[in-house]
Amino acid sequence: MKKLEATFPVDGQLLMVLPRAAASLKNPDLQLPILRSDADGYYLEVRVEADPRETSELTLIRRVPLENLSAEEWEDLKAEYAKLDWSVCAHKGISKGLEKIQDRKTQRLFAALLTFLNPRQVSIVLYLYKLAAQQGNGAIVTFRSNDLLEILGYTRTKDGGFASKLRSQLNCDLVSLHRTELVLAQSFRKGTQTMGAKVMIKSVLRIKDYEIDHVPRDFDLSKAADYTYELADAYTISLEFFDGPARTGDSVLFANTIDITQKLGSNAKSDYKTKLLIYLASRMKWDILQEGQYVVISKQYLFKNLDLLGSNSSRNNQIFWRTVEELKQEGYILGAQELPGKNKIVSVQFQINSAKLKCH
DNA sequence: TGCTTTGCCTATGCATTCTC
DNA sequence: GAGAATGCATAGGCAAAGCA
Repeated sequence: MKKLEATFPVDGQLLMVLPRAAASLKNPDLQLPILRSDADGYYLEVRVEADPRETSELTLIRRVPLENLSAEEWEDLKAEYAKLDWSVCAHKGISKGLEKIQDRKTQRLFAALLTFLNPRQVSIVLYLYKLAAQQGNGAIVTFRSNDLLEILGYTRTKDGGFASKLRSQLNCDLVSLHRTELVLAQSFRKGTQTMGAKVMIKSVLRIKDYEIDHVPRDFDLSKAADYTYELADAYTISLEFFDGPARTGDSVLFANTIDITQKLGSNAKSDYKTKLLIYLASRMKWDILQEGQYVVISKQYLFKNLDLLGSNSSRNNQIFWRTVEELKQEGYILGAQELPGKNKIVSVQFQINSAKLKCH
């Protein structure tokens, strides 16, 4: 008998697209970022190509609309873009690849697009869904910045605040989640059911309002994200993927005990635990659970979606099983084992603990 | 003999502290 | 607040060692 835990719902459609939307530069399905102009304006975008052998590997574009750009600025941006060597970004790191760009706004713009929905941002999104359930205002969520930084496990400075770098990072994350649009180029299918409209353009969240404590400061959200180290003290956002008033129940329930603390001294992209948790939740929406608790995923797709794309397969395996163990420790999965398949294609069968992770 | 694992080593990318 | 310096955990390439 499984005991019921307190849970909160995360939108099912969002979870279905999340691993795809988060594809990194190393992901073989990711095309190089391009600058594109059309009748509606200018965009910086990357395209993630579908993998025809697996329905969950859908086509998707993530893009940042470039607002209020003069023709001259557009030309400057194109010139900066031409100087970029993407292989440096892929092999030596994004910050290394972008260090030649002088303009901070351009640098942050490219970095935001390339690191979009990294595990830290995903953790923030999960936390906001948890708050949405607590606050009961539908998709609208209000929170204080310092509370969020605390929940993320960062240490406070002597005066009780947080370092400017961290504050800046949080504002950049929030603005990135706000202005990066996801374009689903086609409807996607779950079983025989067609999900979503023909073309859907949505951000993960939209910032509706923000507050500055005490002294009225001149705070500009975009300027802060593009140039400075500022962060507003409180935000009101709306979750754009939200199982609306009709409550169709298209969601996955996550345990309230979810841990989103960031590991000290480690970097966000090596947070495999969050990546695996989200990928499992995503595949629970795409596939039908066998016997109500098993999900079977080929190792190839697991490794791709965990960004385990290094050339040392033994090392990749090591990291993968270590991560499985972490999720087991936290109780999201009860077990996992390899299943040999046809033509050397190995799959892993996960036994999901429905007390902590459950399709609704 | 060919594949996998392990050790060594360097680089990356964060958080934190320090300085202005 | 801004930015440089520092420290830490980890990734990941390379090659030797282990294994069937």
